[in-house]
Formats: sequence, C-alpha cells, structure tokens
Amino acid sequence: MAKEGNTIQSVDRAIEILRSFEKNEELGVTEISKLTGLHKSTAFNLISTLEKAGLMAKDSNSGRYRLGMELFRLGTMVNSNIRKICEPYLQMLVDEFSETVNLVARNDLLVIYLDKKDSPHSMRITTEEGTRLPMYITAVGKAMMSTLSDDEIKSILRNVRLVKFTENTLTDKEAIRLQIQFARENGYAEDLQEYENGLTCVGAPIMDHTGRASYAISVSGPNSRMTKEVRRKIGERLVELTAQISKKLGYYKTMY
Amino acid sequence: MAKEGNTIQSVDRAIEILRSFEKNEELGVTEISKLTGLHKSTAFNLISTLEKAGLMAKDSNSGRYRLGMELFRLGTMVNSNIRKICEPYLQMLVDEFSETVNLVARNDLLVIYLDKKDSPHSMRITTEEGTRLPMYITAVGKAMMSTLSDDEIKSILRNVRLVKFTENTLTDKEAIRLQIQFARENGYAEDLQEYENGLTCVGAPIMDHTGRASYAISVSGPNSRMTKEVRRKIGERLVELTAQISKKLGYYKTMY
DNA sequence: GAAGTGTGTCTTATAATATGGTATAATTTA
DNA sequence: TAAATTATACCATATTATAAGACACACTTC
Repeated sequence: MAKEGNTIQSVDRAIEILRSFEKNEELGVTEISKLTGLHKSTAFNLISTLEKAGLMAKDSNSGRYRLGMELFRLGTMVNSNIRKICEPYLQMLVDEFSETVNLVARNDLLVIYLDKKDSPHSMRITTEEGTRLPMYITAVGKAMMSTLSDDEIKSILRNVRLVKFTENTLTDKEAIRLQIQFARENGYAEDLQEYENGLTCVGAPIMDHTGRASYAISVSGPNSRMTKEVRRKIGERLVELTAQISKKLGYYKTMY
Repeated sequence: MAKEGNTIQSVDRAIEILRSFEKNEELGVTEISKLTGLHKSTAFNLISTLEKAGLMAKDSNSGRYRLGMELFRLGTMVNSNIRKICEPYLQMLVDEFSETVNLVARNDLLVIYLDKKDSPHSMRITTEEGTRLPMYITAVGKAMMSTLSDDEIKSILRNVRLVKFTENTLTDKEAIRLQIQFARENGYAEDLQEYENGLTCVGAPIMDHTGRASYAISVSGPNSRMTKEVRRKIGERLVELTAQISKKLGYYKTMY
C-alpha cells in the first residue's frame, strides 16, 4: 500500500501528467518532468505507458506529446447514459425557444458542462463542454442548490470564494439565498448577467434515483431576447421536461 | 522498469479498470476484480486511487463505482483545439445543407467521432461522439485514406477484417480502391448506405501541419435527400472548407 | 564545421512501493 | 439469525518503480 492516503503513487503521477496538458496542448518529456517535479526518467516511463495505452500520443513531426484519442473515448463513456436520455429533450428545447441549451452535472462545488445544443440564431451563446463554473454564478447551479437543505447550501457557500465576474454577480450570501428561494418556489432558477454581461440563463434541476440533483438543464440567450416573460415560459417548460427526465432516472417523489 | 514492453504495471491496470466500464455503467470492486483478473485487494487500491483523483466515483446509494467527472473533463481536453477551430465550419455546413455534420479523427485503423452538429430536420442522422468505425466503411475514412500512398492503403486494408454491415458494404478490396480513386480525383469520398441502410455520407479530409490527414468532416443524411446532385454540391463545399481548415492547421501545399 | 546545450531514450542497481494473502467490517440474502 | 457476499484495512514480502547516469541525436551558437 502506498503512503499518502492509500493511493498508488505511479497512478497518481500518471494522472498528474495528463493534467499537465490543461494549459498546454503539446509537451516534451523534459517539460512534463519539470511541470510535475518528477525525474525525467520516471516521467518518461509513465509517458510511455500512457502512450502505449493511447491516452497520450506522440506528434511524429515535433516529437512532443499530446493527449491521445483513447483518453477522449474514455471521457465519452462518462455519463453517456444521462446524455443519451437528455438528448431529445435538449433538442425539443432548442426547437421551441431557439436558444442554446445546456446539460450540466454537479461536480462538488462546481457545475460542469456535459452537453449542449446551439441556438440557430447568429447572435447566440456558445458554451464549451468540460467547462466548470461555480454553482452560485449559474442558473443551473442555483437550481441544483435549491433542492438541497439549508445546511448543505450554507456549507457550499462557506467553501466558495464569491468572486465578482460582472457587476451583476451576487457576492452577498443573503442575495444568493433569496435567488435559491425563488428557485424553490418556481422550480427553476435564473442567472441575469451574473457570469457574463449580456448573458441570461434559466435552469432547472434533474433529480436522480437517489433523490439528489446531480444534473441540470439550462437555456441561455442574449439578454435582449430573454425578457421576463420569455424567462417565465422557458422556466415553466424546463420544470415540465426535467420532471419527465427525473422520472426516467427513477425519481418518483413529486418535486414541489 | 516493468517487464512487458517497458510499461508501468499499476498504470496499465488502472487504465484497464477504466476500460471495464465499456459495457457496464456501474461496477463493484469484486466485479471489477473478476473482469480484470486482478486480486480484489489490488483492484481496491487502484480503484481508491482513481476515485480520489475523480476519475471514478462511488454511487452513495448503491455503493458501486462508476466513471467520474474528472475523466470526462480530461477527455474534453483532447483535441479541444481542432474542435474549436472546426466548430464554425460545422455550423456553416448545417446551415447550408440542413444535414448532420460530423468531425472525426483517425485512430489507427479506425475513425473516431469527435464532434457533431445535428440536422434541424426531424428525420435526421444522429451520431455519437466517441463512436469508432472502420475506415473502409465510412466516407470520412475513405477520404482520409485517399491522401495516403498506395502502400499505406494496402497495409490498412490488409489489417482490417472486411465485415458486411449492409448489403451495400464493400468487402472487395478492389471496389474500395476504386472509391478511394474517386476521392483522389474529386477531393471528397462517399458512403452510400455502406454502414447503415438509408444512411448516405459525403466526407473530405483535413490535412494537418505534418501533411497527414488526421481529421475529416462529413455530412450525413437520409438516402432520400442525399441525391447525386446534392452529394456533389456538398462534396465541393467540403473541399473548399476543409482546405481552409487545413491552412489554419499549418498545411500549405495545394491539395489536388 | 566544431563545440556546446538541449532533447528523448536506455540500462541498471537499489530500495521503495505495489502486491496479494489474510483479517475484519459491513451488507445482503436466505 | 445465520450464512454468504461484499467492501475495506492491515502487513510482510519481493516484485516493481525509481532515479542516476550514460548515450545518441538534433539544434544552436560560435
């Protein structure tokens, strides 16, 4: 058994090597060894292992390494089920509202974007799959928080640094709680340019078989089109559709 | 150093554990140890390591394991660059032809689907990101093969088992070579219900800075709408757009 | 064109680390 | 309640990963 918290050193190190590609698309052995603090030779052995498994690939031209297709494929295996289930609902929402639709998952204190369908409008919101954002700043995050107990919400807000992304970002805990209260009453939450200027979102939580909101769906559009009336319509439709999805995931309790 | 081809045992084993989720969404420690042939205790240590890193997660309800969000996030880091570059082109193609558009990469003898934009039609082709298909059966695969030397093509066809997916699937090497010849002359390749009945594709290769076709784009639609004339139009447009993308990737030679 | 610095890769001895037998705790099943 | 099956913890052993060092090769720089 390994020393630090029962983890296997070489596996930890291999994962750290993969993570070093967050900021760089291409890296050499020496660069990786410097970034991770591993001996060049150790790094090389780990890299070779990852390469042979396809999680890393060597650019035959530059001789440097990048992440490999097999890592991509393994990534697509994660939550493929929920993505498959939600796909038709996302499509319905784009068809109905002509705005970009997102599926996200909860990841501790963050929200991670899993899937999306783009708005057909030329002026539209685009999101990147894999992006992570703090819960308090997104409609989906607040929507998921609204299903938690007051204590759990308190704990989340205690552990997050409330950073101002725009002048609309709520950094006052009481203001955030009021928004969550709104979500509890209506079943959906809003983000009014709190993350980015001009960007407005409406989101509702998906409940899984354990009774937890591990996923959420949102509709994002430019401020100008997302009027109060539009937001209400979207919100109500989201509540309907997320209830159907939750049921498919084995959630049976009535939601509100 | 490890014995088998200089790879690190524990890392290899960890990857094998991740792969065991190909057919199962949720697995217990014992199941994993049986699937991988690892000692239960060894499997447990590896699983714990992967769990702490977020590549696996334990369902708090069932107590069993599934793949974790961090693995998804690592997966989105792969080829994020090419996906970002191609995104507007994919959008243009859906807008122009109203058929589903795919971005794929070459993965040895296979083609792997990286990104897509769905057709707005209710009768449309849907593809799954992460899916892998043999080269000879897809328009994108034949398009990529058309940029290779005769020897390389021969080698690919020698190493692949030519399986009939539909009655249209080409299992005769000479017939496939003729299709590749068509692609060499026109810059794009076709798949006429060779993979699935009713599904027709047109694909063109993207050249990277090393002069290799590592990516390709295709437009897929139902047989009925993909007439010869439509395919020609799509093909010609694909040649234009993939040339632009290739240029962005640092490919300078004129293509045909 | 030669010296110098930077690569990636290989070999090898050493000891640190992963391994798997076993034990125990926690569930599930009967 | 008992039996069976599970996940998890402990620990001695030797297998395995490690890192030092050497090498070959590719670029610079002089």
